[in-house]
Amino acid sequence: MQLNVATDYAFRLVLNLAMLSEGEIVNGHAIADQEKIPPRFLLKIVRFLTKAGIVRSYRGVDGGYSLGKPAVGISLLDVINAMEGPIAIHRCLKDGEDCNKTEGHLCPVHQALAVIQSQMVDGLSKVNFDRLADEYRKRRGKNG
Amino acid sequence: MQLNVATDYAFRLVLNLAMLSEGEIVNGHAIADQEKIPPRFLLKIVRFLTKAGIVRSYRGVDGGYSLGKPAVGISLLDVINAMEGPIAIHRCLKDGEDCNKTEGHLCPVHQALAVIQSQMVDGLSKVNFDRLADEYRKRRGKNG
DNA sequence: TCAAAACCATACTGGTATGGTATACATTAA
DNA sequence: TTAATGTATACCATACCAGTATGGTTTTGA
Repeated sequence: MQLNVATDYAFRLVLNLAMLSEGEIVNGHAIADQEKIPPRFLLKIVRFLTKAGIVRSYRGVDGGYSLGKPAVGISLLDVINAMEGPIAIHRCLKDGEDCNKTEGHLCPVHQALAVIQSQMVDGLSKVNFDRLADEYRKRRGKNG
Repeated sequence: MQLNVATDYAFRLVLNLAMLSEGEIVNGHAIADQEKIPPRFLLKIVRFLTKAGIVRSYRGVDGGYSLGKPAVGISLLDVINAMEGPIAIHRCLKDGEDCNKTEGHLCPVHQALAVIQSQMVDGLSKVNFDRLADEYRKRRGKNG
């Protein structure tokens, strides 16, 4: 019942890119350094994000990464989906999988969980990285 | 980001007990049979529940299990807590653990996740097994 | 008193996911 | 054409999960 470490790294990575000014590019090594992500592991993580269109990569000398679309269009849910696939707090709530309890659709526990899950998904989809970057800037301005 | 199979078994087990009439006791083998839980595994699961006071056990011949307290006082959250410990959708949200991101309390991602987690916990704590048993009875009456 | 029916406690096990590394390759700027 | 980057695939050690095994203890009742 916990998000992966890789997903947390991905959050940091996307937040880092969301703090850049328009057109700016940062290379993987620099991000790994700043965000304390194992450099080789970062390469693996970023591939999920590029595949999902969240991050854009630039190869070659002076290559690196930037966001693949405006930060306001990237939510916590998007990053989780890219890293771990669709959220399912319970096996029975996975797409296309039948409830393992024989009574299937009658099971009240799984229906209650479905409601709670959809609330969570809704909450996650409403937090975007433009807002997060904004908050981060404000806090750093005050405290650090 | 998913509840354990054992936790799901626990849900079924508690729901099963919640359907019993006052004072009734069922033995583990019968529950395992009805709920399709591997019998040996059930013994392991039920220990977490008895330790938490959710289930009461009776040893010896004609022993078995019943709820340890009224079904209305047992929530989905209680069962999850008993089986998996406190919910933490993220490592940084565990009790007593510092945020792994150096900026610690400044991290806006983790603060956003904290809000979402507390909403989920709240939702889970509001679903009790008296209500679930009730819904189950109604549905079975209609359909099965 | 003792056997059988039940639960209790600990340890073990095979499989799979997680977190991370290694190797070889492709692309690009200078 | 070389060095700095990202790409792709495969690999590995460890931990966790789901389940099993073994050897108890408690209780009833013949």
